[in-house]
Amino acid sequence: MEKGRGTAHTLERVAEMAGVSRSTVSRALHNDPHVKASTREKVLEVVERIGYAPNRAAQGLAYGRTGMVGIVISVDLDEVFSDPFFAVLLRELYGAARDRDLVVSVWLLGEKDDRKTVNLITRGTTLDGAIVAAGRVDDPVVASLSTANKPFVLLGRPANGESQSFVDIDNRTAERNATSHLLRLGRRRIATLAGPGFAVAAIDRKAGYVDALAQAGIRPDPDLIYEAGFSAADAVAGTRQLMQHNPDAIVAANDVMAMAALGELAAMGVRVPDDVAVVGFDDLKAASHTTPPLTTVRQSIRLLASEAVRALSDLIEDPSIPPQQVVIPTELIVRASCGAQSQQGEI
Amino acid sequence: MEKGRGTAHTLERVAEMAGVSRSTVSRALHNDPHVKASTREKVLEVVERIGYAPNRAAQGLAYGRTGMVGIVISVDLDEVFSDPFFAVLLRELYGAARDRDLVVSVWLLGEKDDRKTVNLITRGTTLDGAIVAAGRVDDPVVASLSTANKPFVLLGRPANGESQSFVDIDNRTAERNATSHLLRLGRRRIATLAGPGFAVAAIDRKAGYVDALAQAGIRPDPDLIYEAGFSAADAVAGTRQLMQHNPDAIVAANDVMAMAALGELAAMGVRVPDDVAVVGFDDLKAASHTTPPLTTVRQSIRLLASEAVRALSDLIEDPSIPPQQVVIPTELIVRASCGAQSQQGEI
DNA sequence: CTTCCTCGTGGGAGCGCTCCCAATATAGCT
DNA sequence: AGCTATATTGGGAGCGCTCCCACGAGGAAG
Repeated sequence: MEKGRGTAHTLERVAEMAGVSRSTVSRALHNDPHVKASTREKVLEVVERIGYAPNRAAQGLAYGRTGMVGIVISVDLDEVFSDPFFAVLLRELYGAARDRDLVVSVWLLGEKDDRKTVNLITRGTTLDGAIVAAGRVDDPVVASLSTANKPFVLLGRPANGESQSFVDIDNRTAERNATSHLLRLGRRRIATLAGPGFAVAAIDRKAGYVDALAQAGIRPDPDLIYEAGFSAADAVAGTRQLMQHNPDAIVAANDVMAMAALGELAAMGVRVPDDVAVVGFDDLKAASHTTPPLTTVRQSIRLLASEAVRALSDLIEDPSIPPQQVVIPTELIVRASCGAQSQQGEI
Repeated sequence: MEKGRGTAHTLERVAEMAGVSRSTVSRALHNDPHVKASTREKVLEVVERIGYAPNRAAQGLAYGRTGMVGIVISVDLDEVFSDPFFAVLLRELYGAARDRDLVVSVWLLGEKDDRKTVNLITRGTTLDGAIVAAGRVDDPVVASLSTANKPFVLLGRPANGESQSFVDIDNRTAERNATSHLLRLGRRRIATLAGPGFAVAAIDRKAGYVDALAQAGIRPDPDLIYEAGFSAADAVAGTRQLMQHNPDAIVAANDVMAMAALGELAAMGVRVPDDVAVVGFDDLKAASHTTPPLTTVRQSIRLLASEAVRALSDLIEDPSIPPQQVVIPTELIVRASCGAQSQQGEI
């Protein structure tokens, strides 16, 4: 096993070429005000000319930071790759991180038994911190992170998260509003495609749905609640089953499911919104192009991402600050699928 | 900016606790045969007990390697997240890397202007090497990697890649076989949904299609060639356009497009395979559940991934070896959509 | 009972960087 | 000019690890 040292430039070499010391080069590169302008220019010129880039490993060793944060996605890969939500999320996280000059790498933990990688993330010195999206309440990565003293921010509140940092959207209120909206439109037998019982987001959304019913004096009917995965296939199966109990509306836990339900209802000859109203959650781009256009809850994934990155970098900056907990409001986007007259809220 | 040093354990601490020297601990951890079995056990016991994990930065500094490889996906994020191919690819790459004890991180370069990240990948000391999937013939990351002296392996042959390492499937032969199969079944007006002209895979597949026609003495008809993106939407538009020229078969550049074509043909009332035969490419899981089941080209993504990882680690091990160039054969999976009687090849 | 090996082990050096303190240069005052 | 305050700069130490050389303890061989 040959040693893998390259022939990259070093600080020392730059210093020599610029006729100054190591320290001065370092200072010049870090915009230290204690460097004379002319010296800084001289140094930067050399750096530019020879294409010097600092050795990350050495920086990390000396400084104790790497400038790199991880985005850890501990969700079944099929789900990650079938729900456009994740694409948007990742894109926004990238953008937000770049705005703060952080380099991000993605760690997909869909597979079981990835202890080594988990260890690297939680204990190693590869990452300064991480933003973690976990699909399950009992995610082992989250457990592992809370014992390691490494800054991290959860996407979505933890099941029992008194003391962890997270950024979440107000799922419960959002789904309550969506359901109330349907009630206000006169729907009474409102069913839900609730998503998996092990996902906090699904649990919260279902709770919001139940809240709204309770507020209207309606007792939730177990026949009108279909709890399974978050996928289109689950939605199709769920729609078939729910339709046996004559609902007049379906509240889906996300847009992927709502769109699948729309498709299945069409195939069954059920008219939307005349026979059954449908509302989704996420306001994916595709939601405005369905037939009929989908009424759904819009969450600002951009805000979610930027808040997560902000919280994480604050935490990295000063690990002693209290856990950051941010809840982002949502907005009900009313389109045709709920049967409301108005079309306001459309882009 | 406070210094971010954690309180993680060090080699020295482990050594002290085990009553041996730093070197011995290091040796024990690296399975150096020069360590007495009893000593090794003692060391490993301590390591296990206190949860010691080596400091990657220090290892990287001292050894010149990080043990971390990157998977760089320089493809439009929408495409990455809409074609299941990438999900399978990523999963297989993860598996193959784990088999070799490499830690992988994913670098999504869908966004423009990510120079800093590119620089980090190509010049920094964060990664020992990278496996790169580039969507375009003229991808800037590929250019940047070839000037940096860092080991990397391309997924898919480069446009002009005499001297770069790559692992590819034999797209041209595969599509030739698929097209020939249709010719053998008596189809004569074979159209193609060719994928984008800037993607090498699409170019090669189209070349294979043309090869087969030429072999049968048929001159390619521009009206029967639709060149656009790789997406379902492109396929729908393409199918509509191609159908105006009365094809009796459609060869799609991937399964996502083939499936979209199937849907659009059904919507148009065109019978498959009676009126128009359809073949895809990739053999996604979904391909066997379409109506009718899709005849398609199966490529072993697993083999692709494991060969890529193997080539990369060989290259990291010894950068002086010649470029690794692997071409993986494919297999035509005959199902109902091509109109062949036989159903062999089915799983 | 020496001498030579082998096995197992210890510790120095150094990877490239950042921090810190000391040293020098420069400027500002009286 | 003489002296202090401030602006710049230099270089040592050390981050945690791997490599390499050297050293002590047993055996085998003479």
